[in-house]
Amino acid sequence: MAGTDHLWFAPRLCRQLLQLLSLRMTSKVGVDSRFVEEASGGGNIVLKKGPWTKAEDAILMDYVAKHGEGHWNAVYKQSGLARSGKSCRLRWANHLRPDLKKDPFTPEEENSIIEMHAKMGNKWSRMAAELPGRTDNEIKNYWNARLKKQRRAGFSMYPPEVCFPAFSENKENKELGTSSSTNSHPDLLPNNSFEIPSVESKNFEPRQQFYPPRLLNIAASSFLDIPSTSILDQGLNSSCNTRSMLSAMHPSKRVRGSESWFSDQNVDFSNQNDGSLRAQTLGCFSSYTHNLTSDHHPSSSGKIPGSHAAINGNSSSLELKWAKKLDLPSLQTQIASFPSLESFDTLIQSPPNEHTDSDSLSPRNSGLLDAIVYASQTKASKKYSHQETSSDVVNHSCPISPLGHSATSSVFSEYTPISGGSLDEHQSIATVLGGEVRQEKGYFAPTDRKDDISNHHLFSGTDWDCKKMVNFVATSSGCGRGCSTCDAVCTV
DNA sequence: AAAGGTACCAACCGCGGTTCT
DNA sequence: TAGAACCGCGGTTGGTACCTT
Repeated sequence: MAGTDHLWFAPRLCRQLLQLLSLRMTSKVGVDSRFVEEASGGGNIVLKKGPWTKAEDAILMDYVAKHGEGHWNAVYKQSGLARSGKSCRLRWANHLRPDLKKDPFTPEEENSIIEMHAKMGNKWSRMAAELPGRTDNEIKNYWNARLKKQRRAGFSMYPPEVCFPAFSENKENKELGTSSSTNSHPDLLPNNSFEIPSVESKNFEPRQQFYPPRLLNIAASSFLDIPSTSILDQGLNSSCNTRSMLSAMHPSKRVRGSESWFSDQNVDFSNQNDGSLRAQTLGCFSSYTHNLTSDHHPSSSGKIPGSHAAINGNSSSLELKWAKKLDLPSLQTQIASFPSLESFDTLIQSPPNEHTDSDSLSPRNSGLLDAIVYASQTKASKKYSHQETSSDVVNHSCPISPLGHSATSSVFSEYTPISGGSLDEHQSIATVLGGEVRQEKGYFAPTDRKDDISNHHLFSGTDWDCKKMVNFVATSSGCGRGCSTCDAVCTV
């Protein structure tokens, strides 16, 4: 350190230098907003804000070398560096720390971030702890950039390897009567994944927009023991919300404010104070809702205290609280609308629905559903009429997959319980809709979204199996070749 | 070539938790 | 025990470089 020791003799010199700099800057721009006065002890200290100079960096580095990290508020006193302690800490942590990696994220790191985000949410510091040499700010910026990109493209934030296994797992779990929380991806859910108590609803709100069921699988299993003040209240409870559901169902229209899709359709649910009925009407986890309302439902016994706020016919819980930040492309909106945690709770924890009356709640038996579907089709076709004809519609993504969304399949594949609906249910829906089942893009990225809908036929930018699969519906007809990633079967 | 848009990054701000006095 | 100080975290903003039209 002898080479840098010389810097340490000169706090006064540095102070003078900074004062000079300060004078220069203020003389140029008058009262420089980058300098703030902070009352500290005896007098006011002019603390600089804004970009750091090399000289400041050197001062700070030397300070840390001499005094170690911490005591950031003492930096000014010790070194004369006119920066707040906060600023110093930030600068050190994000830029000056010697162990920082300066190069871009490696693919491994990116994958790691995605998985960790799925697991932790916006816990940047925790992610940073898992990625040596990376800072929380760096990860946060990376994620936000990614989020922005994905949003713009209308894709899910999470790739299939993070998302797809959910259903098969859930199926298996269902059959085994086990909770997926116990066996879903131990690598993603170390420590049984119950170490996410701090996931806050406010943080989850935007995130959930991008959570396909695989994530929900993770999330649900992760959140099972989260107090009701967590995401459950704000986001997941709302997944059956009419607004989100319907914006999902019909991508061309984003519902905002008090604007009601139903009112638009002259369907008035204002007096619908029964959450289950509403869910039924929407074909949204109806059987789950049923289960949830039943006394013997295993998960209604309070494993998730407060997480079933929507159960008791409290329609307010179905309000789309998390839509307030929903500034998504319409295609994303459907990704945003995902099953409630109750649903996942049920999905995960409850044995197959044995209630025969589940059929009565199933989407295909809902008369209103047809109206909704019709409206959805109408609206969707309006939007896409310039892009493709209805006969041209191809189910281009895995219908069971959360990532293959259609106005209807996003409801019936993503929201239909595996236990209750499964493939039969899908097939029925597909039948009901004839050839009008539209698949929206999920995570898969067309090479260029500006291209027309023909891009729907191929997923590019990924190497996932589904990209090669053109015609998929949840039916056993066709060639029967199955997607190796999901349960979809080729119909060609 | 210029203007507008976008992506990326650095830094700041507000808040909450912890520690100190 | 209460208030102050400190520290860390997450969200947001602003600046700059690059890209597109």
